[in-house]
This record gives sequence, structure tokens and C-alpha cells, in this order.
Amino acid sequence: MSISTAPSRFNSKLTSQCQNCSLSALCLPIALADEDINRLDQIIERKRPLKKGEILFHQGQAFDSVFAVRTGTLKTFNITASGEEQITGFYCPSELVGLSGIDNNNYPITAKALETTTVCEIPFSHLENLTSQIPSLKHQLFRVMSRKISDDQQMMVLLGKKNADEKVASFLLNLSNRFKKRGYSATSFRLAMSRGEVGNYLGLAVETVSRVMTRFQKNELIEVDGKEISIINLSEMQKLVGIADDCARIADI
Amino acid sequence: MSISTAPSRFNSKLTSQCQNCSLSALCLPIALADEDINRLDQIIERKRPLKKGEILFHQGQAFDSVFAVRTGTLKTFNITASGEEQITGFYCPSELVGLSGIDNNNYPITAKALETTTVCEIPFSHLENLTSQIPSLKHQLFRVMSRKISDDQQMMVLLGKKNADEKVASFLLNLSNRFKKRGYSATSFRLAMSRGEVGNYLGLAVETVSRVMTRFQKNELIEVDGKEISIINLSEMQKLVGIADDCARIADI
DNA sequence: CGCTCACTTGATTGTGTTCAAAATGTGTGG
DNA sequence: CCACACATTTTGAACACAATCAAGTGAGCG
Repeated sequence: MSISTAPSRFNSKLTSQCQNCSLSALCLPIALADEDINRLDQIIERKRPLKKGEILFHQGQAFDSVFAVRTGTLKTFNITASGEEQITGFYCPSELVGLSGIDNNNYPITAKALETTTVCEIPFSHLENLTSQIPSLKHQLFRVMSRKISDDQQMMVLLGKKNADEKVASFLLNLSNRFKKRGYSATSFRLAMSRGEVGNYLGLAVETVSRVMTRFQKNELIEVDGKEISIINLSEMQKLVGIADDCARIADI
Repeated sequence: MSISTAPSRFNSKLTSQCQNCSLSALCLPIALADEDINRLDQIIERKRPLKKGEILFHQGQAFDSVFAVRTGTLKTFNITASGEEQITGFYCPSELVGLSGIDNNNYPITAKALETTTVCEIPFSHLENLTSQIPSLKHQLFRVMSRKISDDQQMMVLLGKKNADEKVASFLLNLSNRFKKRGYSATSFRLAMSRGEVGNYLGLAVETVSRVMTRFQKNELIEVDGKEISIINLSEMQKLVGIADDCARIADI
């Protein structure tokens, strides 16, 4: 469970931090031979932590790397023609950000830290070269990108078809699943993002997010204390987002 | 401009249909040596045409292949828990469908023909093997998937932030761009999908789509004759969706 | 020719937005 | 540590946009 963040080890080329990283099974969920993990490890740069509000990369900036979040949280957003920000995703530890930059060789979105955040920088050209030597790495990369495509499509369903209650419930359950996957509580967690950011992401006004959460609390579905959320009635929440027994991923945003 | 669809050539393993295909520069926009194109060509199966309403693959079905549309149009959709269909995309010639199936080894969506449609089936395991021999093919595949991710994110912006007028205008301009890319008129084209399908895709009711189009026609932005659309005032339409000069892709859904 | 389905148009309703203001929380400098 | 400024969240009231309900029109097809 210990994640090395000591400054002395930034950019360390010592043997396999990846191997010791608690996130290794998730970030690129690779069944790699030790030797291969070492090779992967060598191309990865550990960056100094980003402080809250700091930017990892800018929309339009030349694409070099994808990044794996180690600790903290990022948001990605797009500045629209009218100048407002549209959040396209939140990224928790073990998740990969920047994949949308490959196509045009520049990032189409900005990535910003919501709190103190550390990331592993993975120079994409190195990663791509490495896939020639490690076929299973290539396959995992295809899988990660494919997964992102299906997730985004579920998000489109959410934005296009769901009402405010369903949107907020889906959002909370999605976070819950992501915490659970990393070994944290699925029912009690802290939101790294503001209500405004939640609303922006879900296509709702701040006020609506606040009202929905208050109502959920009144109906004893959740307990809210500022950014701390506890899901009290998980099964009722799941009903709300319309989980079909045979299609659990629908809830997974 | 001639695309061979004669039945006698289905599954033909003769030399390089890909090379002669008018879509070759788009489908996997590859600068491949002739020899490499032949290798790609050999793993591709030309399927018999799908009739309107026929299904290419089902949600939940085991994933084998991605498909390139050669002629016609497909829609992909997701059946939600409540049983309604949410359209996640329309696919025109040269576009690749099925990439979201890689992750879980099954398709998370259904693909259905909107009109008579021919596709090239590309068995993914073969394609993946081929990428080991042709690095530029691998890179193109990463690019295509990356592009899909950015496009979907633009779609999220549309669904989350735009009003009915902007949604419909973005949709029409997006189609316009896609026709243009393939050498067809950017201002005059036929919709393969019904108003209902447009609405479903854009998160709008049928009636709203119809009203917006009627209004656009009254304002002399477009001319509508059933499924035939002509964009009369392209620049005004672009203003409507909020194209920033420095960020043209924003309109590109 | 008659049936069905898709599309259009109108009237009404409702969900979520917007505007406004108060309450709560957070960070900073003295 | 407190006081102050500022941001975030909550709550209330009025409004607006798009959905829904309903009816009518038109096109395609057996």
C-alpha cells in the first residue's frame, strides 16, 4: 500500500518502481514478466507533485506523453468557443490521461490538478516502441483505449438520456466503483471536485447538483458532509440509475 | 471513385482490393508500402451487403473483428436498462466501427444498417498480429482510437452544454465535414437516419428536431426536402455552433 | 386503395436554469 | 489565533426551454 513519493526517487532509474507500485495491476493491467516490467519502468518518469490548480498539459500543447495518476485527482476540460470550460473527465489513481492527444500530436484538452497530485509520465514514443518488444503491452494499450471509448459512450448515454437524479446517482456510483477497485471503501469517500465541477461534468447547474444531493440525503440514500459522501442505501441508488442485472456496466458511467 | 461490390469478389484474395479502394486513404490512413497494403488486404474479408435494418453485431456478442464501412451507413446503439435504445454513433464509408469491443472481448453496443451497407471485416487478432510486422499500421490504429476518444469527448460537450439549435447545427455540420472529407458535397447531402434517430442521438425529442429544422429553413440557413439537406448559409451555421477561428475541431462534433 | 410509419405543427406541462440572497467554508495576513 | 475577504454551497422564487401530449399531414408499400 505504500507509494513512494520521496523526492529523492524522482526520475530514479533504479529497479522497478512499477513492480512495487500498489497500482501496477490497474494502471496498465499487465501480466508482464519481471523483465518486461523493468523495461516499462525504465521509460517512466516520476514527476514532482502538482499542487492544486496546477496544469499538467494544456489544450493545444504538443503531445509527448500519456500520464498515469499515482495519487490525487485530475480533471480534463475543453475550453469551448464561448470561453466556458467543459469538463470531460476526472482521473483517479491508476487511471491514464492524455490518450486523446495521439491522433493530432497535440492534446485536445487541458489537464489540471484538483488537489495535490503525483503522476507518472510515460513518453508515448517510448511506450509505442516498447510495444514492439512486448506484445502483451500492446494489447493492454489497445484494451485501455477501447475501454475509454466504451466508458465515454456510457457517458454519452448519461448526458443524453438521464435526468438530474439519475445523473448524480450515476456519478456517485461510478466514483464508488472506482474507489472500490483500488481497495478503498465503496460507500464512504471524499469528492475531490466542487459541486460546480460535478455540475459542469454532468451537464447540470450547480444549484441542481446541490438540490439533488440534499434530496438524496433527505431520502436517506446518502449522507453528505461537505465533500464527504457516504452511500447509505446502495441498492436503492443502483435502482435509481437503472441497473439491469445482466448489464452491470451501464451504471459504471 | 468506383468501389467494387460485385458479388463475385466477396472474400476474394486477389491482389489488393484495398489499394484500389477509394477509401484507402481514409479508412486506415496509412502510408504503407505496396507490399504492406497487400498484407493488410489479405486479412480483410468482404462481407455480403447488409440490408436496411440488418444487424452487423449485437450488444454482448463476442468480439472478433472491427469493421470498416465501405458503402451505406450504420448506427450503433446501446439498450439501456429501461429498454430504450440510445444511439451512440453513426458510421459513414471509411469509418471504423467496433473498437469498443476490444476491452472486454465483447461488443458493448449493437451495430445496425440504416440502409443497404457493405463493410470490410477486419479480424482483430489478425490486425493486431499484423501491427507487429508493420509499425506504421500500429501507429495508425492508435491514432484512429485516439481520434475516436477526442470525437466522443466533443460529443460529450455537445450533449452537456449545447441547446437544441446548437445540437442540430453541430450535427449537420459534422455530417457535412464527413461528406466533404470523402469528396462529396459539403452543402448538399441526404440523411440516412430518421428524425427520430437524430433526436435520439442528440438527446432531443423528435418534435424538437423537426421544429429546429423548420426554423433553420425559415431563417434560410438550410433547405430541407425530406431527408435531403442543403446548407445555404454555411458561415451562419458555423457561427451558431460557435466556431472559434483557432479551434475549428470544436464544430466537428 | 388503404394501411402504416415518419414527419410536422400546435398547446400544455414540467424539469432544470437563472437570478438573487443568505449561509457556510477556506485561506490569508496581521 | 483572529478578523477579514473571498469562494463555495445552499435555498428560494420566477422563468424558459424542451418534453410530452395530441392531432393532422404526407409518403411509401403491400
